[in-house]
Amino acid sequence: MARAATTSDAFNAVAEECRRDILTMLSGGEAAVGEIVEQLRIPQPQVSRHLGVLRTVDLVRCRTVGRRHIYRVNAEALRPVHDWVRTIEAQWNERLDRLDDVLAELQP
Amino acid sequence: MARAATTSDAFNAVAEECRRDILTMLSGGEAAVGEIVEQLRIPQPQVSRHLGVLRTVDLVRCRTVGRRHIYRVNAEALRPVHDWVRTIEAQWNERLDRLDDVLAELQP
DNA sequence: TTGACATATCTCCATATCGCTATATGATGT
DNA sequence: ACATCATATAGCGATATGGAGATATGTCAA
Repeated sequence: MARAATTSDAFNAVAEECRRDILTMLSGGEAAVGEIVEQLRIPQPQVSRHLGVLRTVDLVRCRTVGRRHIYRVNAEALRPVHDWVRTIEAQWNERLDRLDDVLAELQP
Repeated sequence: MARAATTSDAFNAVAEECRRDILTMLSGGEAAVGEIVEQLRIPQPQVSRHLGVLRTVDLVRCRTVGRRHIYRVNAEALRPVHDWVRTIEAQWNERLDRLDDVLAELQP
């Protein structure tokens, strides 16, 4: 087998820098494809495909106005990432705290 | 070009579920390779390779005791992920942040 | 030294990916 | 109907990947 599909979850979708840039931009407010193309200087077909990946994992949603497709972030879909990172950091800090305690006890 | 290397940054390293599982386990305390193999039921060569990737992006560090290699998490290396996610969510709305605060106060 | 244990490395293969370019779909206004 | 604008999709090539298994490196113990 190869690497997991970029569309398999938020972790994989977000591993690509272009897609993070798109999400970062969209987090400031919704935008049409052409605006993303212009601001991020990424060729239009690639923007569309990146948006397709992000749509598949529900990180962005789309609304059509005339011939323009307006995309917006759905940050709820980042929750698994958020939660996992938090779990790791929580455990890690806890161990550091315990280490602090140990060190404190060694200091009379 | 293909996808960015798994070793290029924490985002890519963490995109793989096996590696997240390893980090989650290690966040509970350091462990030798054999313990990871046994607990996660992943063949030893693959654990070693996953650990190699995590080492490359500094998400884990290693200490050798006799013939055992003891790995531990370096959660600092998760900071870019943490910060980026928070940036997105902060812009999205403050609901999650406030929820975090509430949860943090409930967790003494 | 020999043998057992612990971990790392190497090879093979199937596959999904990204960037690129050309083209298809779809909506608008005349 | 037509030309135009806005977005999506298809085909291609190069490449790194993860799983599997065999093997190499390295360490201890008798």
